[in-house]
Amino acid sequence: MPELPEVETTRRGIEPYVVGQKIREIVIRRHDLRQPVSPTLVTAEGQRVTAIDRRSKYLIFTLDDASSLLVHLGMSGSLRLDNPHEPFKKHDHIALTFANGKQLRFHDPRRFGIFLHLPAGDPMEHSLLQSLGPEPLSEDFNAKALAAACSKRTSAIKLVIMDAKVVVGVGNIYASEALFRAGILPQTPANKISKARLARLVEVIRAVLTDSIEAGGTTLRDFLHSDGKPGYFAQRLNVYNRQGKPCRKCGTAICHEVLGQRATYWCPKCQR
DNA sequence: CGAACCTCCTGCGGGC
DNA sequence: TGCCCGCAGGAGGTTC
Repeated sequence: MPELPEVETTRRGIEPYVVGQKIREIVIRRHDLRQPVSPTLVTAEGQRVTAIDRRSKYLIFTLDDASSLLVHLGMSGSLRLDNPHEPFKKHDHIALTFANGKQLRFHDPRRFGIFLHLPAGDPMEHSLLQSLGPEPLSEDFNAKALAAACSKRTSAIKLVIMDAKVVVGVGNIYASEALFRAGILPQTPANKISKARLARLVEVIRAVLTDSIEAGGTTLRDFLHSDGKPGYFAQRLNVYNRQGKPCRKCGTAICHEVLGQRATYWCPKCQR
């Protein structure tokens, strides 16, 4: 599932082939994503992409006419550069063909993704973006901010760090991984954790996301590296999906429980 | 306001 | 081997 590192990996992977390119043709094969694909999307034909930015797990393509494309990969989405002559695969829903002959395809089996064309203006004012919390890798996410968010929350710390109003981009995998690195039990009520431990949590959230971005994300097989090497962060996961397996640090069996309707993993010895 | 739960969808793994 | 069932999960929505 694409989390922030996979979205950033995607952004970096497509940027060199897409920025500066004019969109020659847009094909929409399905409109019924999580939100309907913007009917105006086809009017972006002829526009040049001037930038691709990321905010949370959204990708924002800025176009010549100041309109923009807002893309979310949902649970199962991916963006790949293909040869336009390749036949479409099942679940290839949208294709943008560029002047350089590359074709960007939005592929999303579960259709939890989003593909919108926003009119000219600041995309950050769109309702999906305007109430998002700080980026985890920015200065705005810090011990003070996390402590403030936790002080009035009795719910489990894992749910709090997955709350996009507190910090964006920490999905289910990295929430468990960060709490392992911080030595904090996922079930701990947020308001019971000392500021020092929350400061540590901020640092490990940054570290786990950075490490995963450097490893090329957890799920992405990259179009950029022609060797096809997955570059998997999955091999470095300490607890996620490792129920019953020995902790890489102490050997204790990793525990699993559904918390807030999400699979949660931890080491009962390393985390208190 | 927070907290708990629901919903969208398809692929896949487990059970038989 | 094949079929059925239920689960996974981002994030907005609903209800209390």
